[in-house]
Amino acid sequence: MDHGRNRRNREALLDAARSIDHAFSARELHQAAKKLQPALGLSTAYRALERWREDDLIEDAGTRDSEAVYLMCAIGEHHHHLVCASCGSVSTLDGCALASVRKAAEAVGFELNDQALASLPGRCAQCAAA
Amino acid sequence: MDHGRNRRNREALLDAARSIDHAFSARELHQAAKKLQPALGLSTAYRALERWREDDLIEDAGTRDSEAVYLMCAIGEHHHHLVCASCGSVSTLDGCALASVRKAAEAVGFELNDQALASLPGRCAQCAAA
DNA sequence: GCAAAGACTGAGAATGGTTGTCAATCCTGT
DNA sequence: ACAGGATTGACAACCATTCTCAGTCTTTGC
Repeated sequence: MDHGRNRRNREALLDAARSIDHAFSARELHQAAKKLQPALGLSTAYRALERWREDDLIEDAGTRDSEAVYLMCAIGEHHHHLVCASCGSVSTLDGCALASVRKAAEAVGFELNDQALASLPGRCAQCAAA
Repeated sequence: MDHGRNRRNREALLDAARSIDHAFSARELHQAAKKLQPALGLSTAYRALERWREDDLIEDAGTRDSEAVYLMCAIGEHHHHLVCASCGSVSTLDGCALASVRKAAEAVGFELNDQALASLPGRCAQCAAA
């Protein structure tokens, strides 16, 4: 079984990550998870992100205001996200948008970093207008 | 006219940036330029990068060992680079490899950050083998 | 020429996100 | 209940980058 603080912490972090609908930083995740588990420390949030990254549960979504941001996506198939650098909002692109690039790269023996390119940076319509 | 230390510093930094054939960090640029102008300070290297970035003389090439790296490319036409995360070596892709992505993004009102996507991260053949 | 005004520089301090350390706490198997 | 091991939160340490500032250089007005 798996009771007690550890499990509650892990659940709080997972629930927080899943409930945030935009790209989030370690600090944001920590603050959101703290609402469920007030004693939860920042280190634990960083450690969760580290583990999730190893297990490919989250993807690196670049940086916003000099903070690294991540996003958790439930879709299993290979696809890409458009991440707004201002507000962090996420749009999903169906299918692999980089197939042609990957092909061109392979032609010179270069293997693209899929993890780094899962999220593509830019600016959403709303932030571009403002 | 434009004599004296200022000009010599600027030239040393430009010469250094142009002579480096791979993606370089602020520290690398500083060390290379110091061989031409030993008194040159690290702050000045950072300031040069800042100005070059504003003037689009360099492009952001991601990070390597938790240092931001840049590359200076003389080609005027729009194109992309493949940057090895291990050794920093650069391969050039002719033409715009992201046209289809840009189109898909525009369909949802999202404008891609061209500057950030000018360099695509990955691993070169040599480093992948090692 | 010369001096004052202003821009630039180098050294070092400050910043801040991230990582490391460590004693205390928790969980599991016995 | 207890021992061994893993996890945790608080805090220190790290380090790339930015900020600050007094000293220096460059230019401009005369």
